[in-house]
Amino acid sequence: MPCCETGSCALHNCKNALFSFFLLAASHLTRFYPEDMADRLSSVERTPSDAAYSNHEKSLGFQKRKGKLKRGQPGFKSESLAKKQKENRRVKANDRERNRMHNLNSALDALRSVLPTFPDDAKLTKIETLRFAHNYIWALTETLQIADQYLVAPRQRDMKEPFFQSSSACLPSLDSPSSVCSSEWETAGYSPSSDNSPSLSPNDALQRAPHTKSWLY
DNA sequence: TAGGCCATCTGGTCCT
DNA sequence: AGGACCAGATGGCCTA
Repeated sequence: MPCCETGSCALHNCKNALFSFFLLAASHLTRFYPEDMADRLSSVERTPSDAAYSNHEKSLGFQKRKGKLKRGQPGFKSESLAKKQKENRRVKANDRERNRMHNLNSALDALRSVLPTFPDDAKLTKIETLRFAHNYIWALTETLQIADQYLVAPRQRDMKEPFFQSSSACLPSLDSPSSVCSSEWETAGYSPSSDNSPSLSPNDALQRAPHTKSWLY
């Protein structure tokens, strides 16, 4: 049973909005498919010169290189024309790359705008934004699961510590995404399983090092 | 001044 | 062939 009838409560809305932005940013950042891993890992170990060399081998097909086209032969382009075309392609590619990075930065800005931050915090860096979004999504998911547990078995909950007295006041609202529930994070004491960084739940780390950004990791 | 972060350029690779 | 994506290189700016 969901924590609300329609799935449109503030908690669900906030989580869904963040998740959408995160997917957008992530899709811009990398096309990461598990089946792609082996190829990508093996390519990491190759130096650019190695890659260039293997590509050169491919183009040659281990056969003798064809002779250079000479003036008058079909397909021959004057060197200055070829150079001009190459420069033109490079300028266009640079322009596309710049736009691509601008789009990526826009997606990151959109993601930053839905993450709760302290008012006096400096702008999150790119890596901080991604790590914090990861932790934030994890925390919201945990909160949803806890809320679901209480609503599925309301009679089983400890009446000395009613859920709606202790937690409802701190559910995140759409108007103020920074009003994030903290009680469960503080008591949970565990963190999302993350690659190789010692990932902490935001408030767990916040207790250890207030007024620093260490809670991002 | 060293180190972190960022924007940009560039060449390689993959895909359509 | 051309576009998208990626990673390395480089230089500028900022901060401790």
